[in-house]
Amino acid sequence: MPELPEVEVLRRSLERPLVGDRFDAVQVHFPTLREPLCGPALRRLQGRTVRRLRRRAKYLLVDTGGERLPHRDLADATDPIRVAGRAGPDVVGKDRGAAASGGLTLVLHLGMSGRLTLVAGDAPLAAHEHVGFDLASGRRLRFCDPRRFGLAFVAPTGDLDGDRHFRHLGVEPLGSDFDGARLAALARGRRAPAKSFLMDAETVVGVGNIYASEALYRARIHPRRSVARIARRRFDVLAAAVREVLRDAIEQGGTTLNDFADGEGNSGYFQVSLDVYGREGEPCPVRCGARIRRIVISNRSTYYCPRCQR
DNA sequence: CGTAGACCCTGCGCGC
DNA sequence: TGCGCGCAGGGTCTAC
Repeated sequence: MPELPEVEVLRRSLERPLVGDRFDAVQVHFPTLREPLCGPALRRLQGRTVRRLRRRAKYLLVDTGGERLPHRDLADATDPIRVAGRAGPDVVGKDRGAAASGGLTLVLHLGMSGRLTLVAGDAPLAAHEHVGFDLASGRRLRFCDPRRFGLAFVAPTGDLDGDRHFRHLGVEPLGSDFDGARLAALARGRRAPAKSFLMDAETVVGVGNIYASEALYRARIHPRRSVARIARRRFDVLAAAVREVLRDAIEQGGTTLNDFADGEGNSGYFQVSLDVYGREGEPCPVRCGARIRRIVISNRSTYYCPRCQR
């Protein structure tokens, strides 16, 4: 279901309703996800207030803080530093205290079929509802995932970059440090097909099976072309195409092929703007009119125009 | 080392 | 109507 645009749309839709609300109770119903849900860890969120929603790659991050006993907790966190006699500049102690006491982040990944929706607190348990987060406002944040490729865990806010799920992630395509030069540098020494290269999360994050095909179509690059044989200037075109297609998709609420919906249940409508994905046999829409072809790369369906894309 | 493929799991639509 | 098959937007692990 979700690539970067869908997760971003979800983040935006949930930010206003969630920030300032508080986790009351966390109900784990079916712990069977890609990694088993850890009830005790998730229940550490209870009593915490949502501060901010962020996104990293295809992960949605719910930052919380403000426990009910902040003074005691802060003291607990900072005392060992003083006792150890290693208290450096004041700011270091404060940062450590904040990371250890205030900052807990709920990390969510929707896998292929995950859905995160805000429902009434007394809404009946849904099929495949793995975990429900009861909120002080009386609502419930419901996480369903039939295929169980998703993920939900809690980590200290300050340590996220070092977490094993994040450590090897590549560059954010919508960030300021993503451009053709960066992409070309990442391609050096590699021979993978352009599509595999784009979908490798250790290279660029957030580009999944739909948007890889779409970006390559816009950049007129054949999905099987080895990145070793892409001219330097074409990486500028490719980087721009990746950014554009992701931005366009976000603007249109993401792609709803089957069941994607934002936090309030709204479908996206970028699927009508897809140029090639899922359009085998249809004419090349914006250029030559040749029939769109479907091939398989690394076990994933790949769509392209055999005439325009080289 | 980088790359290709299998695998994890359930649900859906299709053709027979 | 019912069944088997292929396919589905994710990441990870293994073998080459």
